[in-house]
Amino acid sequence: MNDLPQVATAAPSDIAQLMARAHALAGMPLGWLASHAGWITPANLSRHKGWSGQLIELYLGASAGSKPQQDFPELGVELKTIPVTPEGKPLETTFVCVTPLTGLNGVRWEDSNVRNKLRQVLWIPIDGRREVAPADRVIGTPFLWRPNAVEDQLLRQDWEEITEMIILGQVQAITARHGQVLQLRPKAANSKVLTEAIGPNGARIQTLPRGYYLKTNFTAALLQQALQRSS
DNA sequence: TCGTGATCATAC
DNA sequence: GTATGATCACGA
Repeated sequence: MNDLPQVATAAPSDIAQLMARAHALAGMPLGWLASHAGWITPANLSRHKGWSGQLIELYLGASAGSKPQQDFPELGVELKTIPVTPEGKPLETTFVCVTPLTGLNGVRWEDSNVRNKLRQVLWIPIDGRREVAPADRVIGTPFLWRPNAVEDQLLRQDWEEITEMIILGQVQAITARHGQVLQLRPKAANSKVLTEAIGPNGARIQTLPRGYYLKTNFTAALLQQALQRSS
């Protein structure tokens, strides 16, 4: 029923084509896709953390590179691979975006980077068990997600709470335990990297860059919903 | 065992 | 340093 996957030569023209490409990847091991594309599969991902995501981009026709927008801007779709167990439970949190730590006064949830990134996400589950070699990790069933009212409200609450703390100069007091479904954590090459933020006394300070991540309890619920819809 | 804080590769 | 793509790894 599915054609064999092919490396994309152009961006998908519509969502149906994007989903067809994504469905063609289901059941395929990463090693097959890599060799079919002329890529080498690393023995482990410790020094190749973004490898799986980039391989999927290649097959779906996402414009690779470091552009600060969605993977498929014409379609309004963001691509996310997510490492899972065979039961469909996520093994990692999901990075959303880095947040500015200054200039947030007056920014509303509706205009936030987080909401814009998460308006429409194509999730590609991939077996992420560390005991399985990357070459043998099989791609799962993709699904397109748009936050429903409840999900949007959960995200909004967390974003507003965290943003308020940043504005009030409390960024250094924020830990990954804040938020129900969204968390703020370091996002940098290492712990020495600095960016501008607001300090406790309102003065500008230098601190570690932070990014938003979706907690695994939240993505686990999305994956379970998708499983039920497909069964 | 697991989640938080830290880290890795690469383009510009 | 900031952006993209994420997973690692150790302390609780």
